[in-house]
Amino acid sequence: MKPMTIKDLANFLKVSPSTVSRALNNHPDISLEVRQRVQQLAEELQFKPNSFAANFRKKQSKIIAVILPKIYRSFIPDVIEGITKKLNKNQYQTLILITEDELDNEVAAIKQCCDMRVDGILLSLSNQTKNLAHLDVCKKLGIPLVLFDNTIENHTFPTVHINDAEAAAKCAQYLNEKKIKRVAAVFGPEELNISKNRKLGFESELDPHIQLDVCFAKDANAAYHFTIDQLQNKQTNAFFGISDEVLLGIITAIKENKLSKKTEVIGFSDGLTMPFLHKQLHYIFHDGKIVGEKAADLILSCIEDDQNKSENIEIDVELFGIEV
Amino acid sequence: MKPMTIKDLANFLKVSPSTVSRALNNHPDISLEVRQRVQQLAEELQFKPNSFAANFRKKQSKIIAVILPKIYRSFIPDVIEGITKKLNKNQYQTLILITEDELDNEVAAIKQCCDMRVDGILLSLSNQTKNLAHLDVCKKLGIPLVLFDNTIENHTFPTVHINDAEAAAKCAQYLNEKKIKRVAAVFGPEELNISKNRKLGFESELDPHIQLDVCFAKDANAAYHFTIDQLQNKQTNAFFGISDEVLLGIITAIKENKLSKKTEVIGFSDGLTMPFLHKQLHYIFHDGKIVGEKAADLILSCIEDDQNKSENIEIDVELFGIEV
DNA sequence: CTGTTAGCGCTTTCAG
DNA sequence: CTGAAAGCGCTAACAG
Repeated sequence: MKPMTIKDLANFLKVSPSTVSRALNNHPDISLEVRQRVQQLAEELQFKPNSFAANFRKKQSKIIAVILPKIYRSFIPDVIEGITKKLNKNQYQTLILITEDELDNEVAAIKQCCDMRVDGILLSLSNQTKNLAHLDVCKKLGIPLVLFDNTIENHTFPTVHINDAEAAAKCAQYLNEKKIKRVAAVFGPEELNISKNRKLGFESELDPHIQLDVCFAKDANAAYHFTIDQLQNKQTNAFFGISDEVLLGIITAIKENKLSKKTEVIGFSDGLTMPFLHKQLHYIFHDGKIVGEKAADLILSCIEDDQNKSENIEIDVELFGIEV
Repeated sequence: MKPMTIKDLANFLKVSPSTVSRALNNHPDISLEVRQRVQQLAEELQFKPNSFAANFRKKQSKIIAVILPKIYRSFIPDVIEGITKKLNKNQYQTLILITEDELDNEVAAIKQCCDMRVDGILLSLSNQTKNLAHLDVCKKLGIPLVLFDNTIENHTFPTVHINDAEAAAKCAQYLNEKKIKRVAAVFGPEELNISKNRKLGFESELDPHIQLDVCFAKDANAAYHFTIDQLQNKQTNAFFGISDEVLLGIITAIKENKLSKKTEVIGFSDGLTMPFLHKQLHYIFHDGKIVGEKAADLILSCIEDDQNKSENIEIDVELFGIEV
C-alpha cells in the first residue's frame, strides 16, 4: 500500500498541505489547536513524513559521507563511533565508503558522494593518493570536505590528525633517557604514510649513539620473527612498535623469551589489548573517538558557516604507561 | 555557484531535458550521435547529475541502513566491511546507525530510516529488545528488513546469524573428549543474548561428570581475575571463553602462571589476536565478513523480489586450532 | 493564522 | 528518434 502523504492528511483534515507541513514542523504561525489536531492524526495514522522529499526540496541531504581506506581492526571503529555519535546529535546520518587503499576507489567514492549531494565528506586518504586534484569537484559543487587521519598537507581543505612524527619523536625521547644501546623499530608496510611519518620522527629524535635496526612488518607474525631474531642474535633490549598489530608480535616474542623485565617496549596503541597483555608497555594513546569527534565538529562548522575555512587541527597525544 | 542541471545542459545543446536525461542514461531510443554529443558536453562541463533528485523521482534511495548496538572491537568491523563491499557492488550505499544497546535508540533509528525511505534495513538487535513490535512500521511502509547477528526468532523477518548454542555445544563436545575434571566458562555480561545462548548450548552439551564454574565477566580484567582464582584455588584445567575480550583475560592469567601446556582453552574468536597469542587455543571462528555478506545478499534479494520472504540463514561455524 | 502557488531536478508517459 | 508536460512529496514565498 502506497504510503500516505501530506496531501492525504490535508484532505482528511480539510486544511491545506502547507498547514499540515507547518504544523508537523511546529511552525509558530500555526495555532496550537490546529497544530495538535494535525499532529494527533499524524500519530494515529502512523504518518511518516518523507524526509527524503523534504531534504530534496531544502537542497540538503542531511548525510555526511565518511570515506576510509579500510576498517582496520583497531582505531577506525572508534573513529566511526566518534563521528556517528556527534553527527547523530546534530541530525546528520553517516554514510560509510571504503576505498581499500586504492585511488580509483577513492575517486569513485568522491563521485558517488557528489552525485548524491551529501552535505559533507570526511576523507581519510588512501595510501596511493599523492595529490588532491580529484577533490576539486567537491570545491566546485560547494561540498565541504575535511581530511582526517591519513592526510596530506594542503591549503584548501581543513585537516584533523595527530602529529605522527612528533608522537614518534616522543617515543624516541623516552628511549634516549633510558640506558639503551640498541633499539629495534618495527613499522607497518613501507608505503603507508603512518610508517613514513613515524619513522621520520623517530629517527630524527633518537640519540645518534643508540644503534637502530628498522623493520617494515606486514603483520604481527613478521614483527614476531624479526623480534625473535633481534633478541637472540643482536642483544636488542628496546623495541618501538608502530601499531597494536606490530606490538602484538613484539610482545609475544619477548614474553616467550622471558625478557619482559629486561626489555623496553614503546609504541602506538589504542590502549586496550596490548597494555593489558604487557603491563610494562609505554604507548602513545591513539584515540580514534577523539579524531572522529573533531572531524565531525569540523565538518559541521564548515556546513554551518559555509566559509572556506582551512583549519588544521592537530590532536595532542600523550605517552601512557605505568613505570615498573 | 549553483550546480548545473539537466535543463541547463539541454538549453545549451538546444535539445529537450528529456533527451539529455535519456542520453545520460544510455537509453537506446536516443541516436548515437546525440547521445555522444550530450555525454561529451556533460563531461567537459563536469556536469554532475543529481542522483538525489533522480532517486526521489524513482522513489528509491539506493541506501541500505545498518543498525548496530555497538561497533565492537572485533567482529563488527568485519561485518561492516562485508556489507559495504557487497552493497557497493550493487550500487547501494551503506548508512551506519548505532543504538548503544538501547531500545529507545533502536526505535529512533528505525524511525529515521523510515523517514528517509531507505531501501532496506539490516538490523542487529539491541540487547534490551525483547520483541519486534517496533518494526511493524517497516512492514507497513514496505521497507525490507533483515535481522542479523543478534536476532530473535520470528516469522516476519528473515535472519542471518550463527547458531550460538550449537557452536558453544561444539566447544563442550571438544572438552568432553579430553580428560577434564573441572572447567570454568567465562561469558560476557549476563544480559547479552550471546551470553545466554552460548551458555545454554555449552551447559546442555557438557558431560555432567565435568564440574562447571561459570563467570559473567564485564571485561578482560574480570576474566583475568576469575581465571587467576580458578587456577590457584580450584585446580581448574580447562577454560571456555565467549569472546576475544574474555579470552584475553583467561590467556594472560594462564601464561602468567606458566600453565599453558597443562590447560585447555577454547572459545569464540575472530581468529586474529588470540590464536596468535596462544597457539594452543581452540576456537569457533566467528567470521564477521561472512555474516555481513549474507545479510547484504538477503536484503538485496528482498528488495528485488519484494517478496515477503522469511528465510533464516544459519551460518556454519567451524572449530579451529592446532593440536600441540 | 491559513491557503495558494510555484517549484526543487529529474524521469517518464504520451504524443508526434 | 525527440519533445512537451506532468509530477515525485514537500516547503516557502506571497497573499489574504
